[in-house]
Amino acid sequence: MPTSSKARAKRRIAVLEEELEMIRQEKGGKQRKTTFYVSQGRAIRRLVVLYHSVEDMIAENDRRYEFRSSLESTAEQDRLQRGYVELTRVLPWLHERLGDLDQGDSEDMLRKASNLKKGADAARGDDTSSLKELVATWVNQEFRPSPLIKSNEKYSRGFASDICGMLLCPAEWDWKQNSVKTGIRDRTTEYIVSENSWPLFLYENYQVNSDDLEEGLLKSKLLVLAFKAVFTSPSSAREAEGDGDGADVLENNRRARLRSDQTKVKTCVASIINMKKVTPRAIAYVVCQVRFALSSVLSWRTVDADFDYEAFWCNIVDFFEDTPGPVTRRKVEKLLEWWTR
DNA sequence: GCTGCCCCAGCTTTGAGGGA
DNA sequence: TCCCTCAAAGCTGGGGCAGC
Repeated sequence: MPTSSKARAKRRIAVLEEELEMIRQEKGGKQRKTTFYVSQGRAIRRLVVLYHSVEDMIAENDRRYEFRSSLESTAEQDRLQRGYVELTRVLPWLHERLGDLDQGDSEDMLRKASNLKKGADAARGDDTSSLKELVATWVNQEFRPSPLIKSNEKYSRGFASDICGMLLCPAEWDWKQNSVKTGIRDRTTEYIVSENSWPLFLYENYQVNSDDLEEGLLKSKLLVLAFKAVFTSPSSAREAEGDGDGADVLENNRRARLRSDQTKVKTCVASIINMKKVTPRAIAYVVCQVRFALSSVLSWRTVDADFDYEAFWCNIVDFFEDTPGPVTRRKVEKLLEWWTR
């Protein structure tokens, strides 16, 4: 198919811009076979959306722009739009480049979106892999189960394991009761474990106040350790032992930035993806990763028996972002302060 | 030089689609 | 229904980089 000289020139400029970005990244170091868009994409699953695609968010933003006056939207569409806003915060260059697109650029943009997705999924896979081992270690240290959870396999996890079962059990049920334990394991209709219940591993000290299911929610040591492992480094999680809050989660980032114009310093994920504070979507990402690590499911998937991870991720995001009133809003803000303080 | 960490390349697994 | 092909997704070993 013939292409115009203008289109060819544009593509050439795009390629050169990409190469320039690469050179900026490398800063004279030995060349590494990575692309800018794959690298940028690594932040998407961690900070923006765990399951939806970049194209979905762009399409929702376009829809809102086109039908501004007669717009009605579902909760799903609102969540996508908030995702688009978050995406433009994480990848500030994206919105500008989308605005400059014309007909001839769409193929190029699709190729870039594909690379972003590649990076996004690769980062998710890396985190899944490292948390598989780390979560087993932390559970063994914290609860001393017998036999210990094996760090390199998952068959002994999930509801088959007493300790993983307890952590995965919906907080409103008492895992110690045999009827609950066997009901969940046999998947009887009274004990369906779905995304609509908060599992016990989300709670501070793994204890729940049955009169107030939001007390201590999303404050567990396991979550803080996992958050540190993902966004700073596994060793930072080991050093901190999960005490306190998420404060030092971002300390590495600050240190890295402080010296960014001087000597080269070791950077962490939070620094690489320019993460300045703990966000609801980052917490939701870590919650899903920990839930997956505690389960016996071998490879990443959306649905585990009756539990839908995508819906679970949406529930956590909505818990923070779609608050019904000012009182709930204040509660959520306090929780985020606890993470970021 | 050693260690820790990020992240990529390549291999393996999974699943969809089509033909016999 | 079974088998085959192919693409996508997932997993893992190791390269490269930075700190000590």
